[in-house]
Amino acid sequence: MGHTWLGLMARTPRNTLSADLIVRTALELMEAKGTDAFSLRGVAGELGVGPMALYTYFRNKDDLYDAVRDHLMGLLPAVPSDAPWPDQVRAVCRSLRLLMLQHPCLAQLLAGRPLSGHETARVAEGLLGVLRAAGFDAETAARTHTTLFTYVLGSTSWEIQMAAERRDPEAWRRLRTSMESLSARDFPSVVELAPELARTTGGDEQFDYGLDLLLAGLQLRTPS
Amino acid sequence: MGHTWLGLMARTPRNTLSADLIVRTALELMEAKGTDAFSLRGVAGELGVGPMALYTYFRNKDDLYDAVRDHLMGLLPAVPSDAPWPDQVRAVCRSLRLLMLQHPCLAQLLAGRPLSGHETARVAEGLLGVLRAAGFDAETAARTHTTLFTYVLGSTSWEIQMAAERRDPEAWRRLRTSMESLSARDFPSVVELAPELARTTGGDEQFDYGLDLLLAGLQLRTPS
DNA sequence: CACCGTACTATACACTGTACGTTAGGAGCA
DNA sequence: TGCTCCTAACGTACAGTGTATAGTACGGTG
Repeated sequence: MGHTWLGLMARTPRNTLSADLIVRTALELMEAKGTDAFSLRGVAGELGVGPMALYTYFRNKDDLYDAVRDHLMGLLPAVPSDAPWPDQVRAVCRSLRLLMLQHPCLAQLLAGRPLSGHETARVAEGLLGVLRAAGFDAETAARTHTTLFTYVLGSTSWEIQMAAERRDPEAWRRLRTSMESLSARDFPSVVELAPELARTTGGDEQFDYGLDLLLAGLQLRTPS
Repeated sequence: MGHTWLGLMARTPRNTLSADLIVRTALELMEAKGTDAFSLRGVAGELGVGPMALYTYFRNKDDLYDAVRDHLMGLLPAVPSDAPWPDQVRAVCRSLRLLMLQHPCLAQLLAGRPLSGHETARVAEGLLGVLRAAGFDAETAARTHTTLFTYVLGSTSWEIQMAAERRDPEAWRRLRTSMESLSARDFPSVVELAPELARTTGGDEQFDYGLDLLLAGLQLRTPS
């Protein structure tokens, strides 16, 4: 039987199954077939195992989601240490965005669940450390962290969502026609700016534009 | 049979069923039981009708989601016309946030689908009009609109999600213990700022903090 | 009245997550 | 070695889901 080790029960796998293997297989399936098409039965089948075998390692589907999310967060690089703090903040935000773009399922994994897990905490630690080192007080650092995080999350999720929509020709066609059916009298600005709106939905420039707005506002509050 | 009227086919309802009634019933169910527990069979049952009856008015579940979203967007007030443009922008963002808080399902309805529908266009028109009137060029207005929208969406969605988590005692307890199990040596800032982080997750002050950062950055780019 | 389009029904299918009870095989001890 | 416990994994089953397909009955129009 498994011995307790540092207070944690190390289960004795009898077969090739393990929590880490399940997480990696789940991640593969999410990236191959999309987060929506992901199912416990799918990953169990991929592992050649009954659906209920997964419940030995995860208490339910959400628990597996959390594990996959934390696994992905572990791929984030460390904060560059030799740079002015605005550049450090920019680097953290950009690398989170990049990770979300490389693993689109991360957007949905981050959206619906609270943050937990060691890797996730490590990321928060990096950003909070930069802000504290820059001299911001506790409350401002926490507020800024939340603001930056929700901006990156919202902005990049939106970008991923729109990119997916653009790939579906049927949905994209319906979106175009519904856009073009708007009367130029009732919606002058929307109709006039339609090309710009389409062009500014996503992309590095759009992301940096918003990030620069936030950082510019933040630098006005730079402590001493 | 129904006659075509202004190019739109007006179907002849035989019973009390109608697209608007379905949307209102769906909205009621979403707010009562949560967006996740919502189902087509649920709203059909509420209306005393078979599940397939809804497919006469909506092509699928997502189509119904879009209709509910646009219905909610129609509740947004018009932009105040007699105010400096930063106050107008603030008002638009705040009223969208308020609507999302009053109707938590709106967060999920906005997150997963592209924007379409007349009421949604009306909201975009309001914000874009303010930005154009303030003198911003087309590209900057579009970029700013996208930035503000994604900030409001991400920030308020996060707030709603965390508030829901806090109401579930089981999930909340697990979150607390996972937070407290973090070593103060590995995560000094997270542990030190834990109370601030908990306090700054949501609330008007947190929202306004980020919004003010954005607006401060934007005012640095005010045209002439 | 006859007819036809259509609002709605009934049935069915392929799925989902997961609760419950069972089986089989490794580990520890007599 | 043989006994016992623990537990990883299995099998079955259930209550749901969205929706494809075929059928039914009713209202407006000829």
